[in-house]
Amino acid sequence: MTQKNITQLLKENNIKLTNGRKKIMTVLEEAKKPLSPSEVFSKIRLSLPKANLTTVYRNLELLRLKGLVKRFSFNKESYYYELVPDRPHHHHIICRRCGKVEDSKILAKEFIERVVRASKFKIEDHNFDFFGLCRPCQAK
Amino acid sequence: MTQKNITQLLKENNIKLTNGRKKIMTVLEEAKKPLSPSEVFSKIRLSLPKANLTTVYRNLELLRLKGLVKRFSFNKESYYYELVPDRPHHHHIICRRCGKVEDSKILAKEFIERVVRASKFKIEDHNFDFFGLCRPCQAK
DNA sequence: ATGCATGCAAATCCTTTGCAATTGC
DNA sequence: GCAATTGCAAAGGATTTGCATGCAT
Repeated sequence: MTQKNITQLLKENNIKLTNGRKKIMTVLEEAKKPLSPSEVFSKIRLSLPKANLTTVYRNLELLRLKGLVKRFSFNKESYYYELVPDRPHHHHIICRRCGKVEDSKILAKEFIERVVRASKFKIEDHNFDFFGLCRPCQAK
Repeated sequence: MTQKNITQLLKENNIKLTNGRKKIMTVLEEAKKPLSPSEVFSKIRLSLPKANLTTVYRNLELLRLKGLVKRFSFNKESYYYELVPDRPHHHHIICRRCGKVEDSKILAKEFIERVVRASKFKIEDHNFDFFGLCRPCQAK
């Protein structure tokens, strides 16, 4: 996604354009994996030395409510946020040792349909997380 | 599970028998759904007025390391703990409004196998969570 | 110009830690 | 009796809130 697209995306969603917000979007877009608020903060700081962690928290939640990012809860140390646009639905595989995240695009259509049919709940969303060891950590 | 079984389970795992521990196991067994440390604490307090939250935290982690309970991370407000013995593998459906948890025993064997085959990770575990609205909350 | 966004400090919430007192085996 | 467990208070870490200042439109 280009800078222009990010700007446009924010405008379309009636989000006032600030440097911080554009930078948060850029950082999430470049990461291509879910980031915690403090990870976003660290990355932003590199080019925006006066960036503020509180603002990052506030904007990640704003973007989430606007539907531009999705929030995950792999552990309770932190939430993790991932950009929605341009990213087809996928699942995460998390290394239990180093925290690295891999995407899996494999579809669970049939499984999900069975769960939806069998439940009294009106199911709206799901998170499928896999945990294990990434290649480098297998070797250690 | 009976009290006798709980006692035996703790003994088998070389866990020293204390009132608090037996009570935690009983509470988890009766809940039949994942509970947060503070939920466990509240329930224990009813019959053990001098129960202590720190002890609950410590014992839930102990029981987890011994494999008697499993820990989930639905949100980052808290971890949630569920008794393992007598409970076949299942997934959770969580009401996004009231937090109620339903179990789904539907198997995702084929889906999981495909993910495992396609990933470079050595996958050891997974959490599949579904989110939506339970019947009562659909009506509200 | 006006209201929304930000930065900073303080407050809050959950969880962990240190240590002395207590308890199970 | 001795080591493990507990309770309490304090520390820690992530997140939120209040409020004055700054900025986008």
